[in-house]
This record gives sequence, C-alpha cells and structure tokens, in this order.
Amino acid sequence: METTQQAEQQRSARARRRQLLEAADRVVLRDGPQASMNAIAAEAGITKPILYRHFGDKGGLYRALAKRHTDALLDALRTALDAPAERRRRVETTLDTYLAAIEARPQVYRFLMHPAEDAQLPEQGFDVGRHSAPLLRRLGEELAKVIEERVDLGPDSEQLSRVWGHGIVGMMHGAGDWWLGERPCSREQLVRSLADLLWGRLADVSDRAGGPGF
Amino acid sequence: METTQQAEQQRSARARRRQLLEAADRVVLRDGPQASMNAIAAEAGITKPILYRHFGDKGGLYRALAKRHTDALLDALRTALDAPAERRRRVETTLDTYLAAIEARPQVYRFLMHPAEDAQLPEQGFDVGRHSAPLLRRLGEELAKVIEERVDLGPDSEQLSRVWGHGIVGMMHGAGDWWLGERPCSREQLVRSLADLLWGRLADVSDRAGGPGF
DNA sequence: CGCCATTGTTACCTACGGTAACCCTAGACT
DNA sequence: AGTCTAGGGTTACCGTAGGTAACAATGGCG
Repeated sequence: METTQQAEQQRSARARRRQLLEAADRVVLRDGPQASMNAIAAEAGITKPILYRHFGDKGGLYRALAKRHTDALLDALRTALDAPAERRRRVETTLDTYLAAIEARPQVYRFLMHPAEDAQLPEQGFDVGRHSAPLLRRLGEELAKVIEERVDLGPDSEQLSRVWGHGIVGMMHGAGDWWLGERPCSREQLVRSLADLLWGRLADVSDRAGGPGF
Repeated sequence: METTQQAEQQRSARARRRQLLEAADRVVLRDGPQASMNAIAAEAGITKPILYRHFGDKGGLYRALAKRHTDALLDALRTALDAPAERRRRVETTLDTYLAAIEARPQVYRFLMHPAEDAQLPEQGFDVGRHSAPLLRRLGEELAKVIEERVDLGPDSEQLSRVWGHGIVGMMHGAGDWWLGERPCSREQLVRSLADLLWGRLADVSDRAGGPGF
C-alpha cells in the first residue's frame, strides 16, 4: 500500500533527523555554540546539503537542537516544582536542578543561552532577546503559571505573577551564569543564598485556598 | 621636543580612536549587533585595515564600544543607587533608571547583551558567558559592593552579598528583557512589581550600624 | 635632499552559510 | 525484461565577512 509506504518514509526521515540531531549534539558538546555546519555534517558522516534539506538553515537546526534540551530541562524543572514537599524545599530543589544541569554540561548551556546570532532577518523592530530568549521565556512563563496557580497574589495577579516568574528566572540565570564562571562557592550555598533572597517576600504571602501553595 | 611630539601623536591617536568609536556607535545604533567592519569603516570614511590597526580585531572594537556604554550606564545607576532617599525609593529609582536606558536605545542594549560571538580562542574551558557577561558582571559586582557596605548580612556577608548582587541584577535583566520584548505593562508597574518581589527579604534585614542602609 | 613614521589604500586569503546542479541506487509499473 | 522516478547523496560553486600583506602618499626632521 502506498500509505504504509509513506508512513515508512516518514518514519525513516524522522529517524534520520534524530540521528543528525544527535551528531549535532556531539559537535556542540565538543565545540560549543560556534559549531559549524560542515563540522556537524562531517560528524554525521555526510555533507552539508543534507543538513539543509532537513532543517532549512542553521537557525532551524539550532532551534530543533535547542528544543530538545529545553524540553528536557523543563521536564526536570517541572517535576522539581511539582514534587510533594513544602514550599521552600521545592524552591531549593528547583534551583538546584537548574544549577546542576548547567554545571553538568556548560557547553550545552552556552549553546542554549548564546546561540550565536541566527536570524538576521532585516529589521523586525524591537525583538530584543530573540537569541537567548526561548529557553528563558519558556521557563519564565512556566514559573508564572505555577505561581499564579498556587499563590494568592490578590488583584492583578496575572501580571504580577508573570513579572515575578520572569524576574525569578532571570535571577536564577544571572546568578547561575556568574557562579558557573567563577565558582565562588558550592552549589548548596548558592541555592541557599538565592532561596533566602526570595524567601523574604515569598514567605509572607498567604497560600491561595486549596492546594499546597507554592 | 620629542616628548611633546609623542604626546601630540598620542593625543591625536586617541582623538581618532574616539572618532572611530563614534562612527561605530552610529552604525551599531542603525544596524544592531551584526554591524560589519566594512560598514563601520565606511561610516567613518575610511577602510578596514585602519580599524584593525586601532582595535586589533572585531572583539577589540566591540569591547571598546561596550566599555563606553557600560561606563555610562553604570554611572547613571551609581547615582541612582547613591541618591539621598529612603531605601525602597532608591531601589525603585535604580530599577527605573536601568529600564529607561534599555527602553530608550534597544539596539545598544542588544549590542551590549548579545555581542555576536567575539572571541573563538580555542578552548579556554568553562568560560561560559564571556559574551553577554561584562556588563552584567560589572553591575553585579557593583551592587554586591553597595549591599555589603550598607546592609548587615551577618557572617559570610561577602559571599552572600555577591550572590545577591548578581541575583538581583539577573532579575532586573531577565525581567527587563522580557518586558522589552512584550511590553505587557507600563514601566512603573514593572518597577513596582520587581521592587515588591525584592522587598520581602530586603525589608526584614536590619541595617548595619551607621549609614543609611541599603 | 633623503629618511622614516604615520595614515591610508588595494588586493588578497580564509572560513562559513547557503544553494544549484548533478549522480546513483532501489524499487514500481508496463 | 527494461524504463522511469523518488530520495539520499555529492561536488562545486557563490556571497559575505573577518582579517592581513604589501604597497602608496603625505609630512615633519636631520
């Protein structure tokens, strides 16, 4: 049948795509974000045009690669955020999960945060932060959702929770980036200090009725 | 005399350098961070090799340019941070100063934060965040200094203040980046929300003996 | 005048993103 | 069988951008 045949083809195409992404992953892990398309193609045992057939352009490949890692990290963070423990403990676990991830694979982290200028589409205005944004934006929105679900912020809670979500993610990111560069203290210490910073305000906000609170 | 002559030369070289930087500034303001060396040279009315004689490589030019803007922003922030007002008001003013700056010149902001991969010096290990770092690092250290000077954090205050400095700067940066992209609320609202987030913890830390406290 | 430092230019090299044109092998159809 | 076509693959190329070597002009200074 032609349908099974098409399905077969699609499946093999997806499999190939995964192979290619894995090769790209290895190269990025080795060379950092400035990994060249040639290098990736070579690692995959093929040549450039195939990469372009699969991913369109470098930005496409990078987006696909970033999505994999972002999804993985987000999953880990979600479980940490949803774990059955008291609020403060969960915050610490979440921070620690993030820091452990960036500590374990700095090259991947660099790639996700500084994807080496992909699109230079002419002038689309104030789109600041299209580059390092995707991961941080997704994290921020995710956290905002969790905050709004679980904490009673009073009126205007939607906006406030988003500001806080992105602010807290920014804090985690900024401190993490600095820490990864200088290693001025242990991970545990960093987690505790950041949680302390957050705790002041988070501590005297009352839980929303029902649910274990953020 | 040769000394005056040398001085003269140095002075003119510095003046030239300033001219070139101003030209580069205009181009970056117009084209964003991916401004090419050719474009900058053209804007300055000369050709590439002169740029290279003055700045070594693209990274050098970018660093010089970044330093100018970073210094300017840092000055503005320092005055906001040192203004004679109560602590909370100063925090808000500082946040607002930063946000107003990035709002006023997004292209410059993008350039400072995402300087398009300068150095690809082979393998210098875990130097994550060399790219967008300089400005944020300087801000973080500056804030850490202010915090440690003015707030009593108990033992281990040096490390804690640095973590908080970089954390808070990260918060400001992250939230600002998101806000600049989506404009979900007014600047005043953003400032208030962020200050609220910080205020919880900052509020119940007692001032260090002497001085008006952070 | 002749020397040399400064300032500039042209012309080139390299590397990379991206693409066009072609090749080839495995099946499907007659 | 023989032909035709779809996919996966390659070579060879283009444009652009960073970076440099080699050479020209200008202007003080012995």
